[in-house]
Amino acid sequence: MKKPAPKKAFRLTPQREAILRFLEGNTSHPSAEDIYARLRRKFPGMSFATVYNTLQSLLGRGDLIEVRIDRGRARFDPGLKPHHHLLCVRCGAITDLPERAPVRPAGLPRGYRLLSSNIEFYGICPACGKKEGRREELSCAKKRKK
Amino acid sequence: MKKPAPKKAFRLTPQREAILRFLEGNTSHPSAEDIYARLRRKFPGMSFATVYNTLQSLLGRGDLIEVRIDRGRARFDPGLKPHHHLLCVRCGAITDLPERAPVRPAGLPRGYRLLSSNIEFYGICPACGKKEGRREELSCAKKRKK
DNA sequence: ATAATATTTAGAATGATTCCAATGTAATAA
DNA sequence: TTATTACATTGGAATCATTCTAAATATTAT
Repeated sequence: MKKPAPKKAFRLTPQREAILRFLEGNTSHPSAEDIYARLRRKFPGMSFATVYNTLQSLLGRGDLIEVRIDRGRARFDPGLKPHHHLLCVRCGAITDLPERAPVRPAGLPRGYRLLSSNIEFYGICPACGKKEGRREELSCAKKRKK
Repeated sequence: MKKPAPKKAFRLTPQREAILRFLEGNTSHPSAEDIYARLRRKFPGMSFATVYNTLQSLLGRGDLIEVRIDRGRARFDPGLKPHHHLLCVRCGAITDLPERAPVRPAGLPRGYRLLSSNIEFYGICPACGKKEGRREELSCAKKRKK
């Protein structure tokens, strides 16, 4: 019934290995550009496309999670155990938060198949809270690193 | 201590009024383009920039919530009461889900000021589940309307 | 070695969003 | 009323992340 699964190979090239190593245990939630900037030290001729290609492969293999909490750019997270994310709307730092319990939605429509979920928290980290006064403005997160 | 707040006016122009009316009670979570496409019926000469400008203003006033669950494009939601979102990764439909209870993160770091939170659920809606067989692939959501 | 398959690369293309400079318009001051 | 100011609108250019493409390489199977 199902096709025999085209099973395409995944070759662990030097570039990919370096990306994997950089990501392994990394809790900084780097963006594609972060990864590229770091990797080009070792592979000066590396293409941005390679980073994206590799990230796509890793996502497909489930080795990686794409975190979309930061507006505009995707961030990547080695997919260990399920957890949530906390974004500082000032400096953009992302902190992992433990998952209290598997999240189940109330009022899931009949027949809807649930695949995954995640909780995003927004706030101001201690460092940023100290720097600025004590203002509000929850609206935008325009500032971005660089 | 605080500056007297520059207080800038918000003028309810015909365009803005139309946008507001379109959004009012709208649970379809339209994108900027959806709004533009709809509004140009009434205002053929309307600029895309006006839509974005208005959305920004409304966001700043808290009249609107920006939903980022759909990769690539922002979706907008008149900010009624807090609720969660459920995205069909096939057709892109977004369903509102009631908030069971105010969400509090476990393990919030000391000194971190929490501003807001939201839960995103991903799944396959009944209609899409019926169409296709019963495959898995949770990875990507490439298909987009249009 | 040869063919088949997968990967890398540079750069072009895409698409959403933002920016900008010129113009229009409403509200207010003189 | 007229001038002044502040806010809006518009079209198009600019930006930025991401995807795509075509050509060059590398790897694996035959």
